[in-house]
Amino acid sequence: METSAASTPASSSSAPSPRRRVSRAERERQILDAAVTVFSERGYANASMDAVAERVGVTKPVLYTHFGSKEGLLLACVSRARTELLEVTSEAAFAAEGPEDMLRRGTLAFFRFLDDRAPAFTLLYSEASIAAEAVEAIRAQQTDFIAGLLGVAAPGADPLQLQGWAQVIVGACERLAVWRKRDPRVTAERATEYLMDLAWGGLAGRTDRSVDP
Amino acid sequence: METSAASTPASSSSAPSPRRRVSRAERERQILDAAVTVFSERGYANASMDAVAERVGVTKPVLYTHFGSKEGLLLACVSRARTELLEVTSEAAFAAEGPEDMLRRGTLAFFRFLDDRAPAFTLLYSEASIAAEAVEAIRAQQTDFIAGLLGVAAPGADPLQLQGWAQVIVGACERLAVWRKRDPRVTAERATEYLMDLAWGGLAGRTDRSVDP
DNA sequence: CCGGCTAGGTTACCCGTGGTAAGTTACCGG
DNA sequence: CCGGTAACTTACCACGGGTAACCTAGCCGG
Repeated sequence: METSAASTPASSSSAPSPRRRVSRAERERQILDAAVTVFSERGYANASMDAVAERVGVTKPVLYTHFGSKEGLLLACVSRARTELLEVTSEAAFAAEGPEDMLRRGTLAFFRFLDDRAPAFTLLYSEASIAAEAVEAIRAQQTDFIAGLLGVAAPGADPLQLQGWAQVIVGACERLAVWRKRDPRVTAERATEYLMDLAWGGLAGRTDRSVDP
Repeated sequence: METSAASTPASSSSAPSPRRRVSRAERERQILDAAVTVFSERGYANASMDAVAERVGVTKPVLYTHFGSKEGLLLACVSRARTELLEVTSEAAFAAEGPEDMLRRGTLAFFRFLDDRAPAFTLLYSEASIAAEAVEAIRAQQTDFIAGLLGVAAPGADPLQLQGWAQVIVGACERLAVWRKRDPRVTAERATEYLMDLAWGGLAGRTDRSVDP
């Protein structure tokens, strides 16, 4: 185990990496990658800063000069994921034709993004805790974005109502995403359809009217 | 309520509570109450076992004889909330007439339950982390319950689809609940309506068709 | 080529907090 | 009144987050 840290800190050479120095930006990227992996594997609470440092191939104080604290490091991981998420979903939504297509494409892009970034996803939705506020900020970002789109599609609606609908969509997607991890039968496409069934079509037409009094 | 110790460990007398002994069941209840309060106030990670013990009016090892570990104590808190949640929501749903009423009543009961139990709620949805699995079990419980109801209302549907719809509803409710805490304008009734708008009625009829190509 | 300056890095340490072993005492049954 | 036991306390350990003090690779002017 632990043969080589991160990707390959000591590289392939026999020399045990005689203390190479690296630029600040590059080191930060390395640390973030290592942190996402370690935190998602062992869980934030059970992951030690030493473990992250070892994976990068440096010692603990280096992490602190870059990110200040363990929590700070977690927050930086979340922050990076956040930026990427908005990029992916907004790009998908703006390529759509009309509200229904927009909802479908955006949702599908969301599920596919989480497929690509499985470790970061685990970190976000299973081990948030301390970063609760930062994760909440991601949801707020997505909610505002969706509420804005809904506002264009339904100009007459009350702003609060638009926000409420956006909350429903964000919450539903988050839950569907977690569910997918437990049941491989649920593809990104299928999850998207389940969301569309309710959010777009509604249950009203899908229930057996004979049960309804 | 507040029988005695909880908020007043040293009681009222000048004597600093000369080591009173209490039955096992009673002590466990006291500890759970204190834990929910302390964990939700300071956050699980920042709350010390000593703080919980002090609030109860005992010393740390007592907590360990009852719950084994800090995580065990958190899990016990979650477990208690879980039982109560199913009681409340199933009671509401079974009092309903037809699917739509059932969805509405169940949802409303959920939001009102969280109003009653604000600290436990904070604990569940903002500071879970370690208890992620236990919180996930609550969601599974509610999802299964809702999928069962949907199965009765829509007998023709695919079981996986029913589960998917239930995930959408659970996720939407959870998110609406968190949102409500930040915006007092969103009453339990209003949040319920926003869910019904999408989950029952669907967006299809609510968008401006002129935007749709 | 060399001396020195600085940013990147390390060693060695502190202390708060989860967790426990061993001793102490309140209450109950006889 | 007197054991016995379950409830409780004191005193302690160890691990991990966080930091002060020191070190050195590597560039840069002379």
